[in-house]
Amino acid sequence: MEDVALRAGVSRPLVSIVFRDQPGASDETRARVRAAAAEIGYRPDTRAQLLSRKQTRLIGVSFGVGHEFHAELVTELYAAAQDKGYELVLSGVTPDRNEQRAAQDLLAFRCDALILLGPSARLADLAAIGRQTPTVVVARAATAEGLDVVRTDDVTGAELATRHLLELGHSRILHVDGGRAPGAAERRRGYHAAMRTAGLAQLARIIPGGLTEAEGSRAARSLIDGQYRDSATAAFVFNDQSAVGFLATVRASGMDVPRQLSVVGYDDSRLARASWARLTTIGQDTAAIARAAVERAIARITGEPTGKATLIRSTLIERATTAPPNGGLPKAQP
Amino acid sequence: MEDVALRAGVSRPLVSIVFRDQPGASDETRARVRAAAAEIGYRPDTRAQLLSRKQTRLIGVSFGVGHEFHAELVTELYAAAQDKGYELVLSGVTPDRNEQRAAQDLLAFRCDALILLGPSARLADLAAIGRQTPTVVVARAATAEGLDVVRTDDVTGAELATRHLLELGHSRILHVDGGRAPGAAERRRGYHAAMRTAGLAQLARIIPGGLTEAEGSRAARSLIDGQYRDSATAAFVFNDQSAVGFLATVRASGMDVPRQLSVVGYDDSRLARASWARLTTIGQDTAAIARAAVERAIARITGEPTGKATLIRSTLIERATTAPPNGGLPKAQP
DNA sequence: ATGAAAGCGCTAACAG
DNA sequence: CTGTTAGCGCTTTCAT
Repeated sequence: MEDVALRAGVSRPLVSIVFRDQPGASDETRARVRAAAAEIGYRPDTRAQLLSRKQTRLIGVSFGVGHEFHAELVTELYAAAQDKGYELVLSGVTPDRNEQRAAQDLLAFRCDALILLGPSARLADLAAIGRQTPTVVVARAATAEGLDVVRTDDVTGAELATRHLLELGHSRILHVDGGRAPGAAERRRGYHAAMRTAGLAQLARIIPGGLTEAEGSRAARSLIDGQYRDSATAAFVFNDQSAVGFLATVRASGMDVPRQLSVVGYDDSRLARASWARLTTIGQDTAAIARAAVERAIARITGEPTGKATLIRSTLIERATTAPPNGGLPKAQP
Repeated sequence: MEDVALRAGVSRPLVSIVFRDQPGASDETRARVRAAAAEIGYRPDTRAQLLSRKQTRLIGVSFGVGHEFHAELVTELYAAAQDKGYELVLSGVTPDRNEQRAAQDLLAFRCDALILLGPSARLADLAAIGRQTPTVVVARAATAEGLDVVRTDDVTGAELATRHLLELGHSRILHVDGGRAPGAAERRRGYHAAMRTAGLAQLARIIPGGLTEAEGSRAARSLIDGQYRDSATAAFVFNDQSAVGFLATVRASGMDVPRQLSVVGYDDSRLARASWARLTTIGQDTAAIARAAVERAIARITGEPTGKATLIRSTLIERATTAPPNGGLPKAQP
């Protein structure tokens, strides 16, 4: 840095100012400094910057390595953080490296705030982290002092899915549920709410499901063999994975999707997007989640009150597994 | 740190020694120091450690966010680095954050070495990075001074796949290739080599393919409609994605896999593992790749010569899409 | 805009 | 094992 200053004929602090894009230097000077730095290949030392700044302007992010949804969030978090002038430090969770470890590493970097993606640690452990530094928990409900939460609203997501089917003209709509999985209760609630609003409460039927393909497939079997076989014209399935199993079994039985049966999944996972599935599904707005998480984190850094929960609305993604009942036209038959 | 020293009744450097697990303190002292630290909630400040150490003991890793194979490598890299006493710093590549940026961030942290996963930057740019710090390129061929390379051996991988089919008793084995994709030429070579070794060079047939499901599907169509329909009993497909498209189309045409046609993919991706595919495939030994990458990186840090390339052998992963021809027993029919 | 000076929290090299 | 003395490369404050 000294060398750059010398070469550019300025003082050392000035170089610092230029590299931080702070006011206090003329454009002409900035250019000279940058040029001098480029000549000798100078790059600011992050370690020293972090140490000397009182705020690191770092947001630590812990995520599950290989977790697809987390990967999408990380992508959006990078963008959101950059917009706000923050850097991200990533800390991965793997079988050999638990969440506790991941979070400790982040704390040791003295990040200004932490964003924990879908942590599965005990609430008490999360709260302990929240006591040390501003932290926002994403994609998990976690009510505790010191913790902010950003997650999607499963109730309205399920309503959205159900309403989509209603609007297509369906009335005999099943829900293959997620059993005791996180979010399953909320989705059941949303489904019921939508049916009730449509005045179809008495047609609501829930088939026990789960989160796996096998469970979706089993639900399909029970539908095919059971009493609803000919009455149901649409199904809203707990998640994409289960929906794919459901779909495969329904189709194998000779039913045509979507002509005879419409299917909606949940998550907009890669499975849903795949060309062989093209599943209509409910997508979590990862960009909105990421933005909200970064905003909450920064709000906390700036001293705003804690304990807020942000619910992000989901969106319907219409693909090829939903259509009006019997291939008719939507709303063309009142 | 001062406070910890006071509380434990020792000097400040001693605290440093204890926390770095260095020789020079009695077990009794260590315990006292740790206890004192725990009491006041002291955690070493990574920023300061990095700045004051002459070697950061940091390995920077750039990876594609959302890239499944990279995620597996990262998992193994964490383990490998820990074994060697190094920490990892992750830097993700996203649509908004290119490789150059990712690498620069790592350099700014003054990592002792860089590991770049499947970089797609121009060779010149990679070489420029290699000139600044020890760097090893993973999963890409890149010959340049200053760059080490760790990647799998596509030739022997393809041989492995082909030989597996040969050993099952197949002789009319097709290869659906990857066109101009990276590694495609090597895999063709391996396929031909295995056929030649088996004395079946004149039965070798290559069908133009690609890397996508659509291309695999198209290749299947041309097989079904074409002259090989009844003669081929097995196919080795360029990658899993293409193989899944191939598989779907072959099955849709009424052929039974694996009874009438065996199929081998390549990559052992999630697709191959999925319960509905259970694809026999060639797996890259991610753990071995990660270990080799870390070892090369450390070797370079310690001043070993540069420019080495490490080829990792792939392994066959047998699942449900391969069987002896016509459902017969392997080798039972000489 | 400049230059001097203090300090971030630690490691490292040394004499006790 | 202890204590002292230097830095690491930057930011920050202050007076000029």
